[in-house]
Amino acid sequence: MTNRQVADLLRLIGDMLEIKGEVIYKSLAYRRAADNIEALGRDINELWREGGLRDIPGVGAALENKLDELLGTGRLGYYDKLQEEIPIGVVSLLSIPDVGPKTAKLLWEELGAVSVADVERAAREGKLRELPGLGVRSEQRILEGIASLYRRTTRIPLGAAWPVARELVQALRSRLGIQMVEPVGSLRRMKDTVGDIDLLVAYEEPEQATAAFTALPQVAEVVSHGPTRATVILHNGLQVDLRALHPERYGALLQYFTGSKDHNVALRALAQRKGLSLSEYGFKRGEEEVLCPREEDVYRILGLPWIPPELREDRGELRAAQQGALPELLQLADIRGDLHSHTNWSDAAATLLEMAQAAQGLGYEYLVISDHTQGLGIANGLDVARLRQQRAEIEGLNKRFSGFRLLRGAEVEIRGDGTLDYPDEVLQELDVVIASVHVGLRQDKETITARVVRAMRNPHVDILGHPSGRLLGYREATNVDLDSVLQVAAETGTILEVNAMPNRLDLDDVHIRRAIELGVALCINSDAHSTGGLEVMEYGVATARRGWAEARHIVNTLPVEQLRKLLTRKE
DNA sequence: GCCGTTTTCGGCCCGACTGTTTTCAGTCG
Repeated sequence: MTNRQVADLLRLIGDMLEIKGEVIYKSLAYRRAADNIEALGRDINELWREGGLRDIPGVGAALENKLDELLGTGRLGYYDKLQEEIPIGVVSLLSIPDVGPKTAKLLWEELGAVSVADVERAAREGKLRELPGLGVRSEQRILEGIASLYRRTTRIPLGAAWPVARELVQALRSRLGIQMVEPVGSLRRMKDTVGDIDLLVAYEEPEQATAAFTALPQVAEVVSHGPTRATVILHNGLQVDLRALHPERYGALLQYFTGSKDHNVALRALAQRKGLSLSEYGFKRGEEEVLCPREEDVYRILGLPWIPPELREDRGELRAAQQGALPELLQLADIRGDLHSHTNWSDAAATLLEMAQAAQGLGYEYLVISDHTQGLGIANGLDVARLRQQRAEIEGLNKRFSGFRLLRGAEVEIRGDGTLDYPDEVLQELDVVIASVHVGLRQDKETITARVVRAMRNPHVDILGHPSGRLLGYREATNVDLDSVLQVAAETGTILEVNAMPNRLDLDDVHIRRAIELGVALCINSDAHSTGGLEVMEYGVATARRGWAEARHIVNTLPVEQLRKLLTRKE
């Protein structure tokens, strides 16, 4: 079993115990252990063989025994017994926003609901409003929650799909001994969510490529399998389509399957004006075929420079390409530091030193430590006394580094009324102040916009964190009026964050582009809650590229001294 | 269920918000 699978099972048990009504700390203990196992950075099986399970924080005698059984036999009697008490379907009800353990139990015991569909049916029949503690509004809210749930299950976050695709690409490259294997479709365009995974292979014998694909160990089920294409379902439930063609047509096929559909339509129209027709097999001029082994060939024949996949949304990229005005897109290597990270001083796993070392390992010149503030009690937010203790430790660490420094920051709560969670004189002590909304997410548009704007007008606030508050596939953005926020950002010089966490990617591509138009400065941050969490930066960079961002638009491409200078400009 | 220079038992997860409440329960971060 992988660390992830073990962690998922422990979380599932945590959920079951909560529904059962066990003391909450038991569930929390399971979840804490799950988090630590996932953040382990090494194979739990190896640790188990070494007898080191107890070294994992949050694993005591009881969990050690259970993990021992689980890793040794692949089964867990305790879990099997729990399943007899709490059907797994009841746990699935927790995926509905606003349905927690109590409501899930109620729905199960009173209505026999063991699936989201059961709940939906009962809600439509008006049965939920009759249950104790629920009313018409709860019934309505649960229905809306289910609707948003259905919207989500159809798409996969980029951050979940990309590692899977990368693994498949590498497996195929090594099995076939070739390089020309690539993810295509919305995945290659780095859209924030993708519908499925599409792969492309150029191979002399396409049928051998599809055969190698369907034989991969990740494949659970072969849905269809022909000489040039195959569709499979992986063990993790994702669907993957593969197309294979002879290398002489690879460029045309790559271009075609990367899309977007709208981009391709525009491209074909351009081809027609030049007396050509363009398809997935290449160009035709009358009966004469023009093959495109490389993707650049497709664009070159149309008189265009190659257009990066992230721009291919028919949002003006063809015109820009014709005018020689394509942006020189930001690259991951341009990023010199990360302006948003958490440590075990608040709700994260790693120490200051571990985070600093991980950041240095990524080649960064600086890392901002921005733990939560006191108002976010659940995250163990820092009060002023602890903030100052942390400051002392950071200053001590900085004496040991060369060519790298930790900057002192905080992710400060924007309270319900737009005031901040630290007084100004404390904010003033910090190198970087990120202001974020975590509570009161349902405020109406006027209230929440005024609240955020008030925070941005504080001269000590450098960055507005995850501006829309969306959680991909789970929670819509808040009602905040992003247009107004962007205007105020331009006016006040507040930097807007592109939060790179795969379930956030917030700002999104569209608002990034708008921000750039308005002259709003941006930064891209991992919001890391573990050392490994720093590595999500690539998704933020990809999202910024989709928003036409160049390095000059992103403040954390600056060397540290220029950055520090920039950060004082509001004060 | 974990953990311990305050404790081997008793803390640990607090506060805002919402809806259903007329004093509170459930959810969320």
